[in-house]
Amino acid sequence: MLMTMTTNAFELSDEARGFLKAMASETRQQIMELFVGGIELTVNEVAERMSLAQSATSTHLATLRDGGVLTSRREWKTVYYRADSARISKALSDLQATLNACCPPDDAPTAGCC
Amino acid sequence: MLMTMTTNAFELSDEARGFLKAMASETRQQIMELFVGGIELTVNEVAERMSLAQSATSTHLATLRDGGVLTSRREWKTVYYRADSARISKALSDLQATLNACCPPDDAPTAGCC
DNA sequence: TCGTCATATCCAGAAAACACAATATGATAA
DNA sequence: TTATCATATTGTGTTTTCTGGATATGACGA
Repeated sequence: MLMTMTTNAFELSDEARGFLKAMASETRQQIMELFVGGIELTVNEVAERMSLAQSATSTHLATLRDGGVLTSRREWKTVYYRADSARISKALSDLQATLNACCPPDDAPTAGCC
Repeated sequence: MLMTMTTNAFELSDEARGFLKAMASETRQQIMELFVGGIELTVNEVAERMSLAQSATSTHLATLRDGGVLTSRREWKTVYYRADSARISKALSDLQATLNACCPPDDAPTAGCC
């Protein structure tokens, strides 16, 4: 019987790492605040609301998309970005699972981890 | 009746921001891997295992402590660091709560957020 | 084909993060 | 007081990230 092997050490999933990297920047955190309610925004809309250059905005949005925080949809000339709820949830539960398994809250039972 | 007021916009808690900032660095992610199982480590132990200078290590550990990921205890000359489970949990649930409230998974009901 | 619109990419310069060596701090023992 | 040990801080050079201007791409309309 073959099992998917995880290393014996605490190790973050790629989703979690990508999420952390994407959300590390304060600017990108603020950008995420614009996507409240699952609304869609174009690059130019984000640029305007953030008072950021179009190029910088495009880069940040791409970083957030690469990190699994945003997803995009192209319609004619314009690209609509929105929060990628599913991948966000995945990254967060990965983070929580890893950290809870290896550095459990005082009352939680220590899993057979590591 | 006075209620604790939150801004009407999606906004990360300070705990969540600190956590994200602290965990953004790949080096610091690796450092966290050393604290598996709630063990305590000194600055020099971390420096040696990470092949990092003592000064750099001290700075990283301070960053992690400031971000609420580690906590420290001084005993005589040496400082022992360990994962701060409680604050990690707090940061993660804040993150999850905020993101789930504002960018809920497709099937989840939209909370009266924002 | 040509012009435009929205976005992406390229290219500097500016700002921030990182790492190491050296020095400072703070507590203890001699 | 002086010496020592573990850690913190400072200084400096290096690397990475951020930003805006300019340019490229790609899709449409005239």
